[in-house]
Amino acid sequence: MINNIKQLLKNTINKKYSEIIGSQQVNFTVERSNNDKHGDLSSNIALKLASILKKSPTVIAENIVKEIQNKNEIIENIEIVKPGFINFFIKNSYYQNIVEEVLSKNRKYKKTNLGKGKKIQVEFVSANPTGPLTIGHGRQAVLGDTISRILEWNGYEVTREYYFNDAGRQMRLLGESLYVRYMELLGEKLKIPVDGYEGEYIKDIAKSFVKKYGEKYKNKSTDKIFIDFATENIFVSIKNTLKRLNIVHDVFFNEKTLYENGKIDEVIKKMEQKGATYKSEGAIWFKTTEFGAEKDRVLVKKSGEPTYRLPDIAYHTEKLMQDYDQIIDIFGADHHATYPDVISALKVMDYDTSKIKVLLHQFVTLVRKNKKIKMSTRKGDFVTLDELIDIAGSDVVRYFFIMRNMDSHLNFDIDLAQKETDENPVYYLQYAHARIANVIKHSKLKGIESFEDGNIGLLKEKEEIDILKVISEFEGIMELCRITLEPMHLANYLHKLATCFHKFYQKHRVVTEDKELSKSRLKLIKSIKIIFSNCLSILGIEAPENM
RNA sequence: GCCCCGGUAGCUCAAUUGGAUAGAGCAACGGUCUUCUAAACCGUAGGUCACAGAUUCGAAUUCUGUCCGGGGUACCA
Repeated sequence: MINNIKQLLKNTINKKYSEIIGSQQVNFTVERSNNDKHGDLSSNIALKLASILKKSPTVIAENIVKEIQNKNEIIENIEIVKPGFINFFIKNSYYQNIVEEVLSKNRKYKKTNLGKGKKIQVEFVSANPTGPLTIGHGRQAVLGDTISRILEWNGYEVTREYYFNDAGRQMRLLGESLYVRYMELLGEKLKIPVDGYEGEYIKDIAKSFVKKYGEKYKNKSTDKIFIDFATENIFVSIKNTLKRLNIVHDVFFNEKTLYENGKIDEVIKKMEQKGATYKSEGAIWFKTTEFGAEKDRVLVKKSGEPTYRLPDIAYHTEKLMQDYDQIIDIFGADHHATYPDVISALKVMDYDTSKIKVLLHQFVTLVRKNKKIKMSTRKGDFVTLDELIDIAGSDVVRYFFIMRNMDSHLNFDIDLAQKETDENPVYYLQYAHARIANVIKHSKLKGIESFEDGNIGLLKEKEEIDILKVISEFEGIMELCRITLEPMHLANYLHKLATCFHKFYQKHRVVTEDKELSKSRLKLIKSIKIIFSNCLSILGIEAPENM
C-alpha cells in the first residue's frame, strides 16, 4: 500500500517537474499517520520539494494532488494540510480485503523468502560451563533465539551456535572448588580457593560426585576428573534450562578445537607475517593502536598461554571459512572493548569482515527489595534462569526479555515478578488469542458450522476497520524487525493488536441472531487469530486456545 | 582520562529511525459483567522529552558541550 502510493507520487513528480529536479534525488516519505484526522497515510513530498522548486509547499501539494486525483482505486480521499502534508484516506474495501488474504495465506501471510538459499550463523549465550545460566544470560538467550526466528521467518537458513571453553584458569578453579566441596562431604574442611566458585550448585555437584565415586578421589585434588565432572554436569543443566525456553543450539563449538586443528598457530603466524605483532617482555603483542585502539594488546602471555583474544580471532577465521552469508554475534555490553580487536585482526589477515554483524545488548540489573544487586557467578550471588522460569514460566520470561530495546538497561525486579505474575503483559496477548478461540467454538454451538461464505463487506464499524489497519501494519513491522534485528518491535505490535481486539470485543458481539454479520465477524477474528499465532510463534511463545 | 550504552509521567518502558496534539503497562482515583472468557473495557489525573546551544519548513530523535547512571578500559573470560 505504501509502496503503491510512493510510486504514484514518484511518477507524478517525474512527469511534472523533471526539468527542474533533473537527476536530483528527492528523499520524500510516505508514512502511516499516527492520528486519524491525518488520514491513513501521509507524505511530506511537497515539503521536500519546496526548497528545490522554490515554491510554497502548499502550491506544490495542490499541483500534485490535481494530478493523482482518481488515479488510484484504493484512495478514498486526499487532503492537503497546513505546512504542506498530503494526507491519503484509504477505502474500507482495501482493508476488508485483507481478511481474505490472511485467511487464504494463513501461516504464510506476509512471510518472505528474502533469505532463500542464504545461510546465517547466529552465535549467542556462549557462557563457559562454570555455573548455571543466570538472568543475565537469559536476556541473550532469548534475544538470540528470537532474532534467529525472525530470520527464519524471512527464509534464511539459521545455524544457532554456542561457543565455549572448558579449559584454562577458570576451569581449574572450578575443579578445585568442586574438590573442596567433595572433601567437605567426606568430613574434611578446606577453603575455597581465591577467586573460586562459592555457589550452592557446586555442593549439589559434589553430592552426585560422592554418589558416583565414593571416596575414590579423596586427597587427589589435581585429578582432572573434578573439572570434567563439574563441566559435564553444568552443561547438562545449561542445555536443560535453554530447552525449557524452547531454545536449542545446533552447534556447540569447543575452543579446544582451535588448538587441535592448528588454527591458533596459523593466526599467530599469519599476523606475524603481516607485521601486525611484536614481542616484548616475553609476550606477543598485537598492534591494536594502529587500528585506533588506546593500547596494544597481548595475544600470547609470557607463560606461552594465549589470552582470550587469540582464540576469539581464530574462532572467527573458522566462521568465515564456512559458507555463511552472514555471521551474527550477540554479546553483552562487556564485550564492546574486545570485539573491535577481533575485527582488526581479521582485517590484517585480509578477511572480508563485512559479513560479521555484532549486536551488543545492555545488562540486566537484578532488583530486590528496591536495591540493585550485582550478580556474580563466582560468588554465587545470582538468580538463576531456572529459578526465574519456575517463578514466571517460559512464555513470560521470553516476552519479558525482548519487551525492551536491547540498548537499554533492563531492571529486573524479582519481587515484582514473584508477586505479580498474573498482571504480566504477556497474558494480555494470550488472553486475546484464547478469547477468539472461544468465540469460534461458541459459534459452532450456535449452529454456525462454517463461515467461509461470510461477507467481508459488512465490516464497517470503526473498531473493525481499526483492527484491519493494525493488521495491515504487520508487514512493515516484520520488515523493521528484519532490518534492525530488534524483536521488541514485534512485542509492541502485538500489544497494539491485542488492544484493538479487546476494544472491539467489548463493544460488539461476534455471534448474534444476524447470521450474515456473525459470519463476517468470525472471518475477521479468525484472521486476527492467525496474526497472533504467527507472531507468537516468532517470539517462541505459546498461543493458548483457552485460559 | 578514554571508549560504548542510557537519561521521556511516581515506577518500568515506547514513539515504525527527522513529521502534525510525545504514548502504553504498573501504581492512584471513579465507572462497566443476567450477554461470545472482567486475565477485559471506559473515564480522571499525571510531562521543562536531564541541561544549554547548533542544524531546518519541522528535533525526544541529528551535531557540539555540560551533568547524572550503567558497562568497559587485564599477560581474567
